[in-house]
Amino acid sequence: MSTRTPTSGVFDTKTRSATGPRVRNRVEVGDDAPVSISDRSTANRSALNAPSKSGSLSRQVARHLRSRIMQGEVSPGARLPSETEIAVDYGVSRVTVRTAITLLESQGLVDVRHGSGTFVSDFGTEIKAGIQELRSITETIREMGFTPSMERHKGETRAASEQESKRLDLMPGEQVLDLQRAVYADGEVVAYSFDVIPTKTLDAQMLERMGHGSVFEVFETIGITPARAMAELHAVSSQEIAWGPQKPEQGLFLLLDQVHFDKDGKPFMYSKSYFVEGRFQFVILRTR
Amino acid sequence: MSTRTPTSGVFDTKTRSATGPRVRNRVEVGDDAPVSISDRSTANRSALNAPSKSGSLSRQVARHLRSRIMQGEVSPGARLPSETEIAVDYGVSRVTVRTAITLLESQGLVDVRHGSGTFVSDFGTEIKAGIQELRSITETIREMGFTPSMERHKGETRAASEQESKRLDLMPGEQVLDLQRAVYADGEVVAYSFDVIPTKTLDAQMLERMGHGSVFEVFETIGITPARAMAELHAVSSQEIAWGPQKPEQGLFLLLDQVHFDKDGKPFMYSKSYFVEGRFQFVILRTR
DNA sequence: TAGGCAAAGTTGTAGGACGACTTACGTCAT
DNA sequence: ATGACGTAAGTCGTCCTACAACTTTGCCTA
Repeated sequence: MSTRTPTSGVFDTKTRSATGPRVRNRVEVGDDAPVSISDRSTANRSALNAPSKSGSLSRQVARHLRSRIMQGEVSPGARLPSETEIAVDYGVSRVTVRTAITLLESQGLVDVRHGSGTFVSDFGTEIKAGIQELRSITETIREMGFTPSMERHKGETRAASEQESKRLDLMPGEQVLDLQRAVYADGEVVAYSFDVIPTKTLDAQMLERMGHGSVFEVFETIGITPARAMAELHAVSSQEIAWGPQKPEQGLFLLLDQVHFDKDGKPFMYSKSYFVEGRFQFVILRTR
Repeated sequence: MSTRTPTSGVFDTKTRSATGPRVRNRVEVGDDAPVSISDRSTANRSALNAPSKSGSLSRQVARHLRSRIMQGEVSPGARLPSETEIAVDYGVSRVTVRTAITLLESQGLVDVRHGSGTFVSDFGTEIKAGIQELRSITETIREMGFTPSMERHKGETRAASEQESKRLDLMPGEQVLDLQRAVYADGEVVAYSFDVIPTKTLDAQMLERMGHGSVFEVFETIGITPARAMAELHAVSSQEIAWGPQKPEQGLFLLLDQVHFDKDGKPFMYSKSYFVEGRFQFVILRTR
C-alpha cells in the first residue's frame, strides 16, 4: 500500500515556498473500499442537462465524472461504483458509461482493472493542468486558485511573416494582429505571450476586444472553438523576450510554440508563450 | 480544403537541415474517399495473434490499427473503413472496434465524426513521438529512423538522496543505482540521461546489464512493465550537466524530470533526461 | 437552376447475455 | 490453529441485435 505523498502542485510561485497547504487530505477509509459517489439514489441524469449539454452523451458523462473526481468526491486510490451502478445512476446504458470511462482512462485519470473495478489514479487530481489539456493560460491560472491578469505591451496589425503564413495557412503578406502581453498570477509575472491572429475574418471591434479580454472568448462569439493545438517545446535563454519591471534576471524560459486549430482543422492562431522558468510548473502524465 | 504542409518532423538533428526528405507524400485520391485498408477480405484477425498478444482484445486492435496508420497505410485526412467493416475484418465485435477507436481518438490520432466516419488526423502521423506517449528514448530514436547508441559515463550504487527517497517511496538511506549516460542518434549526442534505480529487488547480474543495454528490457525480465510516468518539464541552462567532446557550447537543455510507475502504481525509476535544445524536437498534441 | 426531399451509409446508444478475471470467504486436511 | 484449496459473488471485457441521430449523396420537383 503506497503512501507516497503528492510532492508538488501543478502551479507554483515564489511566494508559496511551503508546499504544506497543498497537500491533499485523504478520506480515512480502507484503501480499496468502494465509495458511494452519490447520496441520492438515481438522480444524476438531471445533472447532465444544465451546461454540459454539448457533445455526445458519453462525453457529457465523462465530463461530469471528471469534475466530480477533481473536486475530491472520490479520494485517489479509491474505487468508483461499478459501471452498472453508474449507468443506473445517470440513467444511461452501460455502453455509454464504458465509453466515458475509457476516455478518462486514456487521460490517466482512472485505472480500470479487469474483474476488480475502476480506481482513481493516485496522481489523477494533480495533473489537471497538464499540457495536453487544452485551455487558456488565464483559465489554468484561475483554476489553480490564483488571480490571473494581463498587461498589453503591444497590439498592432501588420503583414504576416513567412513562417507565420506557413503555420497559419495564409497567403503571403496577409494581415495579422500581433499581440504581445505579459501574464500575471496574483500580480507576479509568470509568462510572456506572443499571439498572431489573422484579421481576415475579424472586424475592428473584435480586434479591439482581443487586446483586453480573453482571446478565446472573442473567438467563441464568432463560432470558432479551439479543438486541438499542435505544440513544440523548447528551452530558451534570451534577454530579448521579457520587458517591464519584473523582467526576470536570468532570461530562462520554457517556450510553448503552438498553432491552434478549430474543430474543422483550420488554424486560427499562432502563439508563442514564454513561461518564466520556475514560476509555472508543467506536468505531463505519460501513459502507454 | 486545407493544404497545410507538414512543416516539421518530430526528430531533428543538425545534420539534416533540409526538411525535404521528411515531407510525407500523400496518396493522390479525393480527400474524403474511403480507402480500403486491407486487400484481402477477412484475414486480419490472424495479425493479432503474433506479438501483440498482451492486453485486452480492444487494445490489441487499437495497437494494430495505430501501427497501420503510422506506416501510412491510410493517408492523413482520409477516411477509415466503417466500424462494421473493421469489425468483420478483424473478426471481432463492433463494440471492441469502437473501444479501440475511442482510444486512438483520445490520443489525437483519428477524428470521429458522427454520421460521417472516422478520419485520420491531419497531423496524426507527425506526433508519434509525442511526450505523452510512454516509451524509452532509444526506442523513440529508432522509430524515427536513426541509430541509437549509449555511452555509460558513470554507474555506481550509493545511498539515495532525500529527494530521491521521496519520489521513489524509499526508506531513507536505501541503496540505489546511479546511472549517467549520454544518448546518441547517428553518432550525435542528443541527450544526457541520469537514472536512479532502487537496487532492492535487483541482483548483481541485473545491475551490470542495466548499464549496457536498455534499462526497460531488464525490468521486463523481472516482470516490471512501465505503465505510467509523471513528468515535469523545465528549461535548464548549465555547464555542469554535459561532458565529453560533444559537450554543447551553450549548455541549454530541456529537462524531463520524471518518475516511472509500474502497473500497480509503484515507482521503480527516477530519471532526469536533459535534452540538448534543438537536437530533439518535442511535439505535443493538445486536445479539449 | 435552385431548393427540398428521400435514401443510404455511418456513428451513438440501448438492452441483454455470457465469458474472463479478481477478490473474499468458507471448508477441509494437516 | 494454520495453511491450501475450492467455491461463489462481484466486476470488467466482449458479443449480439436493434434502433436513434447524424451526414452525405443524389434524385426529384417546382
